[in-house]
Amino acid sequence: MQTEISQTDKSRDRILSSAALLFCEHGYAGVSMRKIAENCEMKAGSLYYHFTSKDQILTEVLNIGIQKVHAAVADALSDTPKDTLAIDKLRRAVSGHLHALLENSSFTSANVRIFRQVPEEIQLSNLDVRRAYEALWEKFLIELKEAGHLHANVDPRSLRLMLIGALNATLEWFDPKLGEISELADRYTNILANGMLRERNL
Amino acid sequence: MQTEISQTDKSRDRILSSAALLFCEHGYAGVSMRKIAENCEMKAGSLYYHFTSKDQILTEVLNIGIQKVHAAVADALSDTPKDTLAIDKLRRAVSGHLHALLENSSFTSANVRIFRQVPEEIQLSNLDVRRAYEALWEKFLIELKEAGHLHANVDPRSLRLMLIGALNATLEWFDPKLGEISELADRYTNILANGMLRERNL
DNA sequence: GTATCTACCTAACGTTTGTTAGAAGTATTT
DNA sequence: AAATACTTCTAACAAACGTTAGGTAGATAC
Repeated sequence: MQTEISQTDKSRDRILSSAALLFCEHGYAGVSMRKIAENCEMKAGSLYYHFTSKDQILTEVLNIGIQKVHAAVADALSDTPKDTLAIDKLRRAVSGHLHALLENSSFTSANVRIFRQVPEEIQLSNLDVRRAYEALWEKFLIELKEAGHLHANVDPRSLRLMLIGALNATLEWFDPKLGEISELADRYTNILANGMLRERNL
Repeated sequence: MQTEISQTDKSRDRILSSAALLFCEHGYAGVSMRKIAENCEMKAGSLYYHFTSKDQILTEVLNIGIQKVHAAVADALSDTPKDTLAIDKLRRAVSGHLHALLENSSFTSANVRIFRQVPEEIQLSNLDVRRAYEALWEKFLIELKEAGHLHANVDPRSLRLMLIGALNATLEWFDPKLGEISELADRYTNILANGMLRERNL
């Protein structure tokens, strides 16, 4: 059993977590190396023992953010019985994404908040993991489509953009004191699956 | 007829527009007074003839952002015939919001992008206009509900948050070169109204 | 017990930051 | 033509920025 975690690794993690939280709250340019250091009870210069630059911290935060939500959704979709209802598969995926976004760590929320305002070269370095995550959803939605579960005029790509966008936007207002994530996931799944209007207009 | 626009007003507008665009692209802290000035072919010091501080520019940008989208949606909803279908009213509101967000000016998109990462006191100064805009949607959705157009288990507040969130999130990926805003509005309206799944699960 | 390695600190560097005071140029008014 | 307002400029300020070099304390190795 190898549960030993070196001091270096602990410090690295602490720095990345602090950076993620602060980036999420104040934006990339709004957070200084000194503030990140202060948040882990260090001095600014010490950060450079673990990272070569602020940009490197940013890059790692962004990548971890997508990896976490990817893993959460992949897990949620992997162990579903063959005969699971389409809406229940959807609920699992939605729930996985929302938990990764709104719970525990700030990596995913930092990514959602700051990705578009970060230097373009750094956006590019995050593209691979992003595309992999998008592909996961795309595959799921295309399977639904081919199994005949989607409306004919709904195209998977547009749906995916709308769906993930709607989920990510919860970050702007969700407050754990005012409701459970699982209830939120249920409400979203319900509207996404059945729509809001009683009459159908197709 | 009073179409005279003073030099001061022209400069003020130019500064605010530049600031909105830059804030949207790089975040609040990522934009310096010198960059704003450069964008309107001025020097940084000159900005202080029109504004007392960077915070004041920010505050005005945020307020204008909400006011523009509010006006767009209010307009879209105001001149609808009495017998308009629920889905068509929805389409008008959605279309109004998306046009204000994705077209022409950057005020609304700047607000969506940076609101949560600006100092709390400035968020507070934007609360009144935000609440007014939220109330506009809330009123619209409650009317739909009371007229029996919404599913029984859909509550207007949650729906409003999801709906506006989904619309705002288009900002992260929409590209006018790859599609019209009106088509986007149609697709979103369709899914929001009818849902994505063919079978109903209520 | 000396030497090496690890993880952090101190102190400084050049640059950029928001902001200000006062000069300078341009319109407008008298 | 002189005087008054209006708008922008220049030049500087103290503070904060990312980053670097070199030092220090404690653990580990020989």
